[in-house]
Amino acid sequence: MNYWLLKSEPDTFGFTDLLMSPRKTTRWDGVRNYQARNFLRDKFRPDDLAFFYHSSCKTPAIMGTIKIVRAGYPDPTAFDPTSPYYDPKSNMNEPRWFAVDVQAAETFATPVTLAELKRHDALRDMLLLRRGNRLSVTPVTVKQWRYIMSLAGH
DNA sequence: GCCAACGTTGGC
DNA sequence: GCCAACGTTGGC
Repeated sequence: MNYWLLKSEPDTFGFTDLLMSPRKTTRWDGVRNYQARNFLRDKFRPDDLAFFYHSSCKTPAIMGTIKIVRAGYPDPTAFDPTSPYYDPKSNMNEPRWFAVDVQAAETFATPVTLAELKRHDALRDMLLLRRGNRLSVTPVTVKQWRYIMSLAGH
């Protein structure tokens, strides 16, 4: 069982959007970074858990948790010429990009802000906090997971 | 295979 | 809006 952190811009697709989706489930697609792709394709498993993080917004924060409900599969948006994520170099036989399906698990009563995360020495090694990190899909250790859950009141 | 130029990310 | 950091592209 693995733990992850997934970034999304709330202006594009926020945690509330996920909560309002059918069965609180959505396809996590449009990832166009090879390192992130490798995680989605090779490491994501059903029942893995992830933090849902709001980036590029007024108060960057972890809003809650989500559950992986479908392991990595070829990202359909890469095959769709009308999609902003279309990639003509990807095809069905040799898919270049991958998606997973996620379902909202828990909504934090109080989001755990980036500023709060930075305050804790126990989290200093988090990939999210590493200087210049831009990866939208990052692994989280079980220790980090439990620590942040306790910050969220658990 | 190097690396400059470019586009993007994302906190502030 | 700024800008540092990063990934990708493409010429050589």
